[in-house]
Amino acid sequence: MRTIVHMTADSVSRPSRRHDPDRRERIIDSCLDVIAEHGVAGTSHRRVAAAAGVPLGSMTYHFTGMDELLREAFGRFAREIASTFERRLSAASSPTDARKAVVDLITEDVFGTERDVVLTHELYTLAARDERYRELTSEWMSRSRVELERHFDPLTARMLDALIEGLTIHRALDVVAHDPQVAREAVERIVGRTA
Amino acid sequence: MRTIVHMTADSVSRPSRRHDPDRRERIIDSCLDVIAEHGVAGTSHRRVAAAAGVPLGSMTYHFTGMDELLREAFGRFAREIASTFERRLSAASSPTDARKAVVDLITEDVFGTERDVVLTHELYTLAARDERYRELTSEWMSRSRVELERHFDPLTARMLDALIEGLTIHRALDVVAHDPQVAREAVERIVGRTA
Amino acid sequence: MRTIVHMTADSVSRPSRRHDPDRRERIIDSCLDVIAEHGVAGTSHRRVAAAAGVPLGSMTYHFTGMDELLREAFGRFAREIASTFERRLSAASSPTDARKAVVDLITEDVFGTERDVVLTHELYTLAARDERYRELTSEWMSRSRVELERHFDPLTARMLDALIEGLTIHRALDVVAHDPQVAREAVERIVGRTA
Amino acid sequence: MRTIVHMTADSVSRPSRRHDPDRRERIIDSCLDVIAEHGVAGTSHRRVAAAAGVPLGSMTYHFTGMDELLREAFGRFAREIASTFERRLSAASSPTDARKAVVDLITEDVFGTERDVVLTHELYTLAARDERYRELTSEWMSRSRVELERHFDPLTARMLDALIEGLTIHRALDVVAHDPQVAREAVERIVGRTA
DNA sequence: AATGAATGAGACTTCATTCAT
DNA sequence: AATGAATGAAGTCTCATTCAT
Repeated sequence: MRTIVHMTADSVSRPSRRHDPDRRERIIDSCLDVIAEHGVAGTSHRRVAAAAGVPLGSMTYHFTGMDELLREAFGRFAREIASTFERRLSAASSPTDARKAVVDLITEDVFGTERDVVLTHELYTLAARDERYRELTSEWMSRSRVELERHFDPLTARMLDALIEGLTIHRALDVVAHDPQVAREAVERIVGRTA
Repeated sequence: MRTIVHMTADSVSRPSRRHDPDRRERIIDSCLDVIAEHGVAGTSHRRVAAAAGVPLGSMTYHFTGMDELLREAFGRFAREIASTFERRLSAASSPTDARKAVVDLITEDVFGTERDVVLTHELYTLAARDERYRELTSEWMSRSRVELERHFDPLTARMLDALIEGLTIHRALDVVAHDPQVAREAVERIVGRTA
Repeated sequence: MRTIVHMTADSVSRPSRRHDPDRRERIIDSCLDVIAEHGVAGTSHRRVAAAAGVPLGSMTYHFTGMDELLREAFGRFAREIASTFERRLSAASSPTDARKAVVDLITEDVFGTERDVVLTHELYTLAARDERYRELTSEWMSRSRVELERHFDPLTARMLDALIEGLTIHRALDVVAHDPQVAREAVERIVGRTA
Repeated sequence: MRTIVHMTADSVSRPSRRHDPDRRERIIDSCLDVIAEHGVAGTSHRRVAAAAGVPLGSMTYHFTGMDELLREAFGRFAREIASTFERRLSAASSPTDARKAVVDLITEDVFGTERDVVLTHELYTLAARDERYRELTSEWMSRSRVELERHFDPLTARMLDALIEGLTIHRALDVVAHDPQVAREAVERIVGRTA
């Protein structure tokens, strides 16, 4: 039943995939792609396997079940987003830079792509129901706050963190455009005009 | 949750449902229950039918398909939550009352129950991907802002709205407890100490 | 994908099976056939569906799961065998007839066919592990004893019942032939030569 | 049940199994455990490997396939039970002792444990369908009879053997308790009151 | 000699939807 | 108007076995 493609003798004549060391990683990446496109609700072993180019049986060989796969995928996602956040903020070297970085995060790249928006909400939805996913969101938020605290006092950091969350979500879930001026002014008020 | 309608004596024994005008409404309510418990991913005609106590065939009779049902259910949900929000804010008669109302919304009852948290995120997730659901969230946010603008200027209203969103989400998705003092102080800063 | 066999206009042109009232019964019968051929271990929805000529989805529509199907199938089997037993014994009108009937049961038709031997052991195996199946075997044994007690005193009835069991099993599970004389003599000794 | 073999100091940390001469035996033992718990139907290479604490690949290395493993396992089981039988009977030194031994076998320890009951029926079920397993049961029965013939004439031995079989099975598969008096009286009648 | 990785087949089950009544 | 029966598609998962190392 296996399709053998005949080519010159010792070339890659079989589509066999024996020994494929990064397969597990590839599946996780593909899983995020599938979630972004079809939602957790529409994510199935079949679809992920097809996206990753691996046989269906590979899914449950590498992962206990759908749940383990989802958790690993969202774990990776959360860590990646948090890293972007850190990168952006750690580049700031003055209080003024830091403020600007926060505004930019809100108006530009917290959610670099629509993909990130979608994945974030998928994760939040899981976290709202399941404590195990809440560990991921919790750690993510914690990393954001730590980074903010390098530039602001803890109380202010918390407020900024919430503000970033609220403004980006509203930007994403509203059908009307949002004025970047709102973000700038809000940060000013939270941080204090002269801080 | 299952309501048995008792009728004239000799019909009691049959669970027949001739003339059941609220059936459609009951299905929608049950649909929200099912979503809250199993997520959109786990919501099926079968489960909703069972929860509503109606035959499976009733589902596709009253609704074109799953999607119509979901949209009606989330429409109802969004309107209900927005009404709670309005009720809480419209009770405020002074600027001081209004601030306090905002703080209370954050620390107490924006998400009265875990059910509301879950349903909200389920809706956000759909909205992040699908414009039709974005109409629901957009209208919801619009109503919130209109209400806030009865007490605050438009710019401040927008900021407060985002702040409410961000703080409630972080409260819900964090594993550590959140200090209500953060909300109070943040509102102070956004609104201005003497406003 | 549905194969449409074109015939004269209004004849049975579709292999459709809408409205098939005895389907459930047919599945149960086919299930016993499959068990007889492949064992409980080799009995799957697929195989039973194929044997009954119904689509796979029909299996879990008519039965909660494999277990319900197995239990119904073995229930029917046990009742049928018990009826054969009763028929044979109730035909006896004298003590001598009754003895002969018991001997005949052992040497001829307790297990009319190899199919019955196989099915009996499959059932015993389930019963040995699962109380729910033990209810079936228990009732079966009870019916046998009741019938024997129409001809013999209760103690003797019990002994004969066990004797029938032991001799038929050994006949079935031995590779050498069994002499009918053993059964005759054993019944004599249990019942008493002159009873 | 999992035996960890500790070796020289620096190998303790690795669960490696270089030179593990009893592995094959251990697998067979574990196989019986798995059958007792999950039935032949639920016995898989995976489960047996897990129970024996050996890698999955070990299964098909040591055994041609499931069937070879099953046959070896049941062979061992049948021989063990037959040995118990022999031990019990060979201890009898007088006709009276022998009778008592038979009664004891029925009422006490033919099936010392529920495990034995289950395994016996699993084997009988295979034997009913497959001649190769019938060789095992046949030899087992033969050994029993040989042992009985050391105390009783061949015809009586056969009857006793069947009686033991029937009474123990009925005891195991009935939901009501069985009176030991039945066994005693039955043995009396088969052997003869004064023999 | 021994095994971790891999996979295609097939297990059970749930599902949205269709259809005859 | 309403629904019980039915079904093909697809879901997750387990499995025996193969193969490269």
